[in-house]
Amino acid sequence: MNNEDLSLKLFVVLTRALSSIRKRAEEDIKELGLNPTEFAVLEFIYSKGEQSIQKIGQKVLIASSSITYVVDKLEKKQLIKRKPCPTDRRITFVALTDEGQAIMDELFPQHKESLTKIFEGLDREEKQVMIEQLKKLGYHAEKK
Amino acid sequence: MNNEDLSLKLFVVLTRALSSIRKRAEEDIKELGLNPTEFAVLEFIYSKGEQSIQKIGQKVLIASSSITYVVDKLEKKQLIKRKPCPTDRRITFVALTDEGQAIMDELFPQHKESLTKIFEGLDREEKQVMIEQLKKLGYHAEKK
DNA sequence: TATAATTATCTCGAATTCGAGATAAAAGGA
DNA sequence: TCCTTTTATCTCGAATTCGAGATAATTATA
Repeated sequence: MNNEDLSLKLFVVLTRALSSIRKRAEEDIKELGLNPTEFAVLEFIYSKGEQSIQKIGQKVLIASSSITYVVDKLEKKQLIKRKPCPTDRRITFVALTDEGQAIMDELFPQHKESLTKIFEGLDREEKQVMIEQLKKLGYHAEKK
Repeated sequence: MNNEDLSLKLFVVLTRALSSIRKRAEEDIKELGLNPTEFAVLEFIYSKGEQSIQKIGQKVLIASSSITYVVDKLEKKQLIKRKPCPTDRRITFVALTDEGQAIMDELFPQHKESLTKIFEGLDREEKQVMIEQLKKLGYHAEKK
């Protein structure tokens, strides 16, 4: 196979593998009535503490208008609450409620365990190599 | 880093890398007024010849109702045409029009070249190893 | 200080995807 | 053959995401 076809193939395989992995990884999340984006937002706040809406958007890689939507939904579900920033009135922080905290205490370890099972086909070293290569790729694709 | 955190990290890196790669790979496609799904459908027919709507759905990994939508759009753009199957009236084939063929003759080599550039950070062997590992992962995630 | 530029969030409408269910045709079984 | 099941496509409404632009607050500049 020539180099171009190899790259095309890698792209296809990458796309398909991630699609399968996602499907599997999101099962627990869906059961709790959350979608992947909602979970990603909760996960970010869970690990980093309360965050501005803007930082959430950067981390979760969605447009600002979409975060507003997701945060609205999580707020309706009472898993998070908005908190105005006292020093800059443009900024809104988002924090977990007690219920949000409780759900993540339950869900996050499950999520890690699911991923561990999904990736058990690779040993530690293979994972580390793949992480490095993917980082390199991502960086390369990012900077142009 | 323990094994669970390593798996979590691999998942995050995989997600981010593919996101960056996609963004880059889809630039040419967007310029022509196509979205990634539309391109994927065209690419499939381009390489495999006319196909039933059902097979397109399997290949492109979207729900049947979504294919109907995409095929409608491509038909409106006159890039494909529907052709009823003569022997089974439930089935509809989809074929490229002359214009669709012309667009893909232009776009497909560009697409391969873009991907080649994106992946140039890895050498042939690294690509081959990654393909194998991703296949293994995808297969593992798929079968449960 | 007044004005301009930037930043953070939100509103709105459009595009895309899905799932449930409808419809029509084909295949299988009594 | 008649009835049931399966298959292929489509319709419809809901969910999610985006981009453009609005609003309000802050910061930078003349």
